[in-house]
Amino acid sequence: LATKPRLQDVAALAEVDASVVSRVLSGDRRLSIREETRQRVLDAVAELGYRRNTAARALKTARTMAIGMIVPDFENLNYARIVEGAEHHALSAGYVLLVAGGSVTDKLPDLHGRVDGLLVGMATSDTPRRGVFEEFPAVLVNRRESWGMPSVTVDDAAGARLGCRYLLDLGHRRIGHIAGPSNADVSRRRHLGYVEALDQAGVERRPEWVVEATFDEVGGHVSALDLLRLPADVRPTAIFVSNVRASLGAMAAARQVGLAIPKDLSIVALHDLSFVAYLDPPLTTVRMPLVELGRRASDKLLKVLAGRTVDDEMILTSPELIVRGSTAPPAAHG
Amino acid sequence: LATKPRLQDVAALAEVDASVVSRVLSGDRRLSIREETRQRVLDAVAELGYRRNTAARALKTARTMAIGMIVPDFENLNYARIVEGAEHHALSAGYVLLVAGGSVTDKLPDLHGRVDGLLVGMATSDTPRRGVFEEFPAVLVNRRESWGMPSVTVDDAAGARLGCRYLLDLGHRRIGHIAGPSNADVSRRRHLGYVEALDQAGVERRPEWVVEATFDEVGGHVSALDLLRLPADVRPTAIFVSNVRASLGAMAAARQVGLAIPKDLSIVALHDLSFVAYLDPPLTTVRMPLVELGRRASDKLLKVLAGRTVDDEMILTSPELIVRGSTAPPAAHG
DNA sequence: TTGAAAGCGCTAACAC
DNA sequence: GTGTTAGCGCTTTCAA
Repeated sequence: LATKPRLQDVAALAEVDASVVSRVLSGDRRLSIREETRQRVLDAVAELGYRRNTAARALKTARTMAIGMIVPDFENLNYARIVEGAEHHALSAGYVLLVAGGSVTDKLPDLHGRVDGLLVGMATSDTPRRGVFEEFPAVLVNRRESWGMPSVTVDDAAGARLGCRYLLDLGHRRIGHIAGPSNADVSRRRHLGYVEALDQAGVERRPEWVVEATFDEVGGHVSALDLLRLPADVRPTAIFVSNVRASLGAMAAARQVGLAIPKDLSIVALHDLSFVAYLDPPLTTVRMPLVELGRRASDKLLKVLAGRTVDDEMILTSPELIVRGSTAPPAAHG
Repeated sequence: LATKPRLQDVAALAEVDASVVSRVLSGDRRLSIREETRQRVLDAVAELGYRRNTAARALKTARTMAIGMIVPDFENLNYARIVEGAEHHALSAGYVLLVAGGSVTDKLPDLHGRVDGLLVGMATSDTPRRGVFEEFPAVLVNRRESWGMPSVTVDDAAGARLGCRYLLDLGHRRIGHIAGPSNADVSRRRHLGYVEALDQAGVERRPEWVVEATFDEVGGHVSALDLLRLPADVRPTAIFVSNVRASLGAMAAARQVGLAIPKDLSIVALHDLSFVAYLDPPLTTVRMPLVELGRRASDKLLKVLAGRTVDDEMILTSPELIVRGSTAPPAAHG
């Protein structure tokens, strides 16, 4: 097979100038081109199987028409849905979404000249390496910080309130909270939702009912033990857990100290993953609008690239309570 | 701040020709450059914070120095480790790894001119859209097909043998297998390992002990029910499950029919994920060398890009049995 | 050991 | 409505 066709080849076949082909391919209908010519060009493109050279275009226009998304941890399933939303939106706007691993704090793969901007998901403990965000237009996803970068977040407080209110409605009056790391703003918002729900219901809060944990099974396990080893008369009858992985640890802790879920202890987790329906017991969760989070983040980044100024945004779509088997009214003697 | 520095600017500052700067930056030590000149150039680069323009380089050299990886499903945690290995290898070879979602069968995001080649992970049921692989040098990851594309796989049969032998060693004589979809070659290899282990031990096999399932919780659940509803005297006392998600379904099925794990039923799953240690009971698994799979796949792709011919490869690193709580000797009456 | 020069393939003024 | 032209920023012969 011959060499890859260039714009020039298409032009020759269609018997027009290369610039005409370029104009046709740009799709800009304001550029006046005779319909017959347009068709001839399109036919030539099809016949040759021509595709524009990305590098040449990028060099000329100084834009790549790609955006990048930094995912610090491919094991975090929540990113799957965020990426889904972002990718879909980017695609429909004519951009391609490229996902790169690696941490923003350290050796981020070099995306210079490969993407026009960055969607930044960060591990909670990260503080970005200086300079990373001066080099790219960027939007922070699911985190809000004062780094002068616009952000998109979901309504964590509403999610937490929803979960806690359900526990209150079930009759629980001693509700614990396994919070995320305190250096993550999502953790603070979830904690706030917990506080609001309990206060609005006029239900007692105690400092020892709130424990901090990493967002993983180990963290949930250790922190839950702290809660469950409290004397029986002050021990929480329900726990609102900051995420699913920590919930797995909490459930293990309950088994370890001989408490049955949901009879002796109810658990609600923030974020929903499909497999939790198959746990024993199936986990009650609050599902957050993560696909939309990705969509909005992509939208915001494209606005930034278009030179528009944008603000921080919180997605108002309501979290959704998914009741499964890990929740029940408190035991009668409670 | 001024405009972005170009090669020309560096050259001017270092008082050399642009071509000299290019040669210095290429890092090719065979190019003889006076050490003093080299240093002057490097200093100028540092002072200006110069970075080569990727698009211009790509246009000139016709290579992007990036490779892409297609991940059909970001929810499949096994890809996390494969990507980890591939990314690390690519980086150390001077390439960047870009991950793209989307299915190979349908509208793959357009990576033309963005990557030099593709690492292809595919959903098991996929048959790639015609043309996808004629357009890119590609390596198939964790799957081997006769599409004229080199592949890298792990030793699924060995993994299955390892898991099944452990069950045999525990004394099980009625061992079932929840196999993956039969259109996936990994499923066939795992099934083969199961067959080999049982045959080598001289243990009976029955057709009804092997059921096919999708690689998810639903599939595992449905198929396990088929197994567990066999009459008690022919019902398997142990099941080797083709993957972790299906195992969750199988565990739910056991609870549903009132069988205790591991007392009445042992379960071993292929592939290991960190959270399974927190299930009830913790799941016994066979851990496969997925990081190395990614590493080798990247290595193979770079060889292809370098014009070398490559073969299909199976990674020989031994799978690793991780014994947890889902396995025990069969009940005495077994 | 260094410099000069010729493009890579495309787009966007500008001219006609 | 279409053609002409001048680069985008870099690498790589080739010549000195």
